[in-house]
Amino acid sequence: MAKDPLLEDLNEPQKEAIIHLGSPLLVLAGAGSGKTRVITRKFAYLVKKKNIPASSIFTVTFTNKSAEEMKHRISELLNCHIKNSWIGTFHAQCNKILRKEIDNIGYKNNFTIYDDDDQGNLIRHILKELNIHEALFKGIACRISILKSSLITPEKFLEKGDGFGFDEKLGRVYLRYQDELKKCDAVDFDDLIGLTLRLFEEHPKICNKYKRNFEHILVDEFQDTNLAQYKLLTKLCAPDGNITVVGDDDQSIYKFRGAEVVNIINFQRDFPKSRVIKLEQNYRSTQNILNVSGKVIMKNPHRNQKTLWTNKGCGDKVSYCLLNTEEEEAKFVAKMIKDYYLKGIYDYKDFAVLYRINLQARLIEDGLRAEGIPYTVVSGTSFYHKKEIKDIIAYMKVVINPDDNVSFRRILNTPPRGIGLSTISKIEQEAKKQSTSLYKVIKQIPKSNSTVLSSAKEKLTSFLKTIDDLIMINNKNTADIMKTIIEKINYFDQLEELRIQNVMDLISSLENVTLQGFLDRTALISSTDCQNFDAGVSLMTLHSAKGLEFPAVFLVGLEEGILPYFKTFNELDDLEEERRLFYVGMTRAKERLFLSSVSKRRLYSKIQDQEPSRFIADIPKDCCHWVEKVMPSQTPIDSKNFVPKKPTIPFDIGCRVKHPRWGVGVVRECTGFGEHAKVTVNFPGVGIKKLIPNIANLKKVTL
DNA sequence: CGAATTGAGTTTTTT
DNA sequence: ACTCAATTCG
Repeated sequence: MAKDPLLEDLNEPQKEAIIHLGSPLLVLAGAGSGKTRVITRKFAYLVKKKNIPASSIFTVTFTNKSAEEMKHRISELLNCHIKNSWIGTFHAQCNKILRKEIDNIGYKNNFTIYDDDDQGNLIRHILKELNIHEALFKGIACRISILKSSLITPEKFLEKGDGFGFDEKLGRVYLRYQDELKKCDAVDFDDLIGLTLRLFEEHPKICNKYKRNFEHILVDEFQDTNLAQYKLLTKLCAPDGNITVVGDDDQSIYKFRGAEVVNIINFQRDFPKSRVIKLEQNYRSTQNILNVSGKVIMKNPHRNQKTLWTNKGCGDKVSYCLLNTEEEEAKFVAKMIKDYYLKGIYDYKDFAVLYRINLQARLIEDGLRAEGIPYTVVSGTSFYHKKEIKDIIAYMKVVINPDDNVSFRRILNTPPRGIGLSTISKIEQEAKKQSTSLYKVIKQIPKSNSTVLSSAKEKLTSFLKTIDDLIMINNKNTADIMKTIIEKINYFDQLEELRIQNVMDLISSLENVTLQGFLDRTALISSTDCQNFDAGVSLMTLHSAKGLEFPAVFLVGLEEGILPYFKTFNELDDLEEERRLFYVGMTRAKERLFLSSVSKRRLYSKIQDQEPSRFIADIPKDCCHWVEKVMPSQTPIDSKNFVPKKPTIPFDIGCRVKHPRWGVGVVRECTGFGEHAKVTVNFPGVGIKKLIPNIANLKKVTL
């Protein structure tokens, strides 16, 4: 045991976590304390020393990428390729189970996965039908997702329903939405988890099959699991079973997606025999970086106390820089990077620039380009979100599942083939009447006395023939199917060169995958997954940076309104999450950390005065190199008329306001702040109005 | 039916 | 500022 290579260069608590067996285990692992390492080593240890087959270990990672990395590392440790492994995200694992078993709960095994784009389209379609203001679709999609991940069905929600206003509508949409999904044999991300859970609950035999197979469960990033995912774990593992969860409450940054830090507390309740191990030695960062980030996170009231330490030296001081404009900030970042590069201290790939929101990337890009520095943006809109790609994918989805109405709607008149609005709406109506899919309605048209014009009938039949032909050839390999689709619909005929190139790239990425496998992969993949971090400076959001590390890190735009983001000002919980986001960003740095804010920023096409983030005040200055020297600016601030704007939202969402003309209404949404603030208010009987509070003379109504 | 124009909404974070 | 959808016109 003493000289086991699997337990080499590990500290005591890490070793304990790895060899612990026979009861549940909760590992509270601070940032950079080697938690992923614990999981990979434990996996290898179980296989090598305890003779557990790799296929009997259920391992959950947060992203597909970390799953791939983990497989790779485990293969190295075991010196052989692991096959049939269950290493993946919750969503990927559930998909794997459902593809085999979902027919037991009344779906077809060739079900379609709807990504949030598809989900949005469906919800908008429903809103249109129910005559609900369509712009609300985002908020509704978000609420539905949270309801689902908290295991509240539409029925339950309606039952509980305080049945007024927004919630009543939400309930109706939710019910319809679930209904439509079922009709289309489609599932959304939350269904992947929820339906697996339902499968296990309604079919204990199937559940037991999996439960028996999984001798051990390993969960990474446990702090970001939601209720449904947690419940799933309890289904797969006995209360005294072999489950190891690893997490850090300070790094929980997905509450908006339904993640429940409470799961860490619940774990100790639901697995009463569990042992807790803390990992507090940090292997990543210098002492100065730990001091600064530690002081900041300490201000959060609700957290497990832990103190990270390192035996690395103090290192360079953390630097904070207040600049005039965002252009200066970008220039500053680029200059610093170039400087370190030219001195030979770092390579370009050693740097990361992190920001709160994607649109900050543009400026930084400009700055880096001006200095000729290579970079890659871990982009918000990925390759798979491009129209031309989504179009082709929609065709492939219909080939596999013609009842998928969302994809069907998308391709019906794409590329334009003379099927117009009036025709489409007749088909829609008919489909609704018969409660069936668009595809099936069109199929009946030749036989039925449908009111569709005869010219349109011809076009529809010819379209249907195209689709049916494609369905017939479905046994060819995936690239061939795609080529045939493109040919049959003359897709390239009027497509720009660049878009054609994108589709060609897609085709060449298709070797050795089944059509179903390809569609699953594209649905579940994320932007970080296919990113190569060796191609220069990495630019990404704080969320994407989770789990990564870089020798030198820039955190930009540390201003009120950006971090913390202004939509989070109202909720105290959200503010804590913003702080954690800041913490996650800082703890990505191994050796050098640069923080910056600016005092003027162009936001929403208006120039705004910015104040430094409130979190900056919590930084101990003795670990810092503090620069507020503010370079001379072309547009000096007029100090007499300079009044810092308090970035506050005039009204809370949900509060009641009185308007002189429309009476009392409920606030739906607030955007912007200061004099640019706008509120959306729903006045019963009048409708939804967008107002500028200063002008509209709104008064808060207190009940 | 389709092209062109207007207009409105959107810019948090993501499996 | 920019994109995408609805509306209007030919």
